[in-house]
Amino acid sequence: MGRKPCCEKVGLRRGPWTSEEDQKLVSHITNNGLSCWRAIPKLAGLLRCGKSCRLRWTNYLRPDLKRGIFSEAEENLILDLHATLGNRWSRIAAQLPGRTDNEIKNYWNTRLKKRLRSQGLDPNTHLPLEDSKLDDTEDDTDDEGGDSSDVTMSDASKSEKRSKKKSKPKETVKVRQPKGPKPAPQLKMCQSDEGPVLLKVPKAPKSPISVNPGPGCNYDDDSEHSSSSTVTTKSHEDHRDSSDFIKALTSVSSFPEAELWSCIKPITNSFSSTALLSEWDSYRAFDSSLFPSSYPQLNSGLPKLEDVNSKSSAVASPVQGMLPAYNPMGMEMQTRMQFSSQLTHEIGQNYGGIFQETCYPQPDMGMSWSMHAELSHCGTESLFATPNPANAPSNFEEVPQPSPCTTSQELQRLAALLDLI
DNA sequence: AATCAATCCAACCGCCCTTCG
DNA sequence: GCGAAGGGCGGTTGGATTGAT
Repeated sequence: MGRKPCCEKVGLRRGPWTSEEDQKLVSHITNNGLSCWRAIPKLAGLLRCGKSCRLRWTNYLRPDLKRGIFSEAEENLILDLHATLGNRWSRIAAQLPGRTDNEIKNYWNTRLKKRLRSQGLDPNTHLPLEDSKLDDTEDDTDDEGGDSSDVTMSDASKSEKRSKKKSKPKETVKVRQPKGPKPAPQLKMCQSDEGPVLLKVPKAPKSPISVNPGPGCNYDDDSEHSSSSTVTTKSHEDHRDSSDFIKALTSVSSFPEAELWSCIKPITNSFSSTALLSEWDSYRAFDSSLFPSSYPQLNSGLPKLEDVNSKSSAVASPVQGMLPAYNPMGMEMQTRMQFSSQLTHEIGQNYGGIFQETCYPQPDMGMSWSMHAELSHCGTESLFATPNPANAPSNFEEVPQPSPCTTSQELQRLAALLDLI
């Protein structure tokens, strides 16, 4: 109310950011860290207001952003959280590592609201819609709450837009199949000789999220998967040791073996070699089935996905209310979590801000899937491009920890706690 | 091929809360 | 205690993209 704008707007750029602007901002923040947002544009040589810089950074340039299509598990988590938290997007986002409140909000408005309506549920209350409302599945009803929304939408363009929509007879409108979000360029911070640079992360051959990899899923009739994992291996009761784990990892990445050793060795020492090898086999089984093109040279020696699935299904989840976790070969769940967490944390810290722990409970898929998906999605080759510990961005200390909430009751409990604070 | 409508999502707006002098 | 500044947050906009006709 009568407050001065956050900055002098005269002469400042607005609208979409250019890649040069992105570079300047990223490079400044990488070198100097986050300080006063108002000062940043000047220091970074940008003709933007501080607020615009902050938004650009938090919603788009931050190295820990996940981007890409929301998984079904994420969708469900958003729905659960929204049921208890309402439109508190930032709180919801806090439970979804790598996602921003803006992203979730957009996703909610464009997809999830409709999904709820199509299920006959009120997006606000998550309760069944009354019959009268049920008939009206049009999007225009998103003014639910009724009369209030128009108060803020005073401008003519909006109502014009709306009347345009309404003027079209319902029957003639063909609903476009929702597609995945626009594949925004995935930018990650890397170090070059000249300093930090923004690199486009190569797209994964296929989004892992479009496939349900959970233990409950059935791959048997899925030719897409079976085609790539036709090679059977004997199981791994054999004489391999943890060095095989390292070799296997090295074989599909540009990660130098020596570097890998120094990074991972301390962790591997704490785990049995059988556990490590099982872990690695399970990665390969899933990854090769989803991204066969990434594994042309590895078709011999891959474990069978069916084997992995059959064994994983027997493992009970350690979290009440969750489905059995994907936990191939019976590695004890806590051990597995500990291993994954340590491994990704270690790599992230030593090798730049690309590899990150995004492991969190996923009711449909078990604990560790998302971490694996992240690995695949970034493209293994790009993960270890700059193995220079000295260049690791300082902000990579913020490795997200597994979220503590999974079930509806837990979510409600969390919401209640948040409200108390 | 051109046009129109639907959809997506980055960016913006403005209010609110917190911090600090 | 007060006011200003900074930052966070939820709601909204509008250009770009996509699909249908």
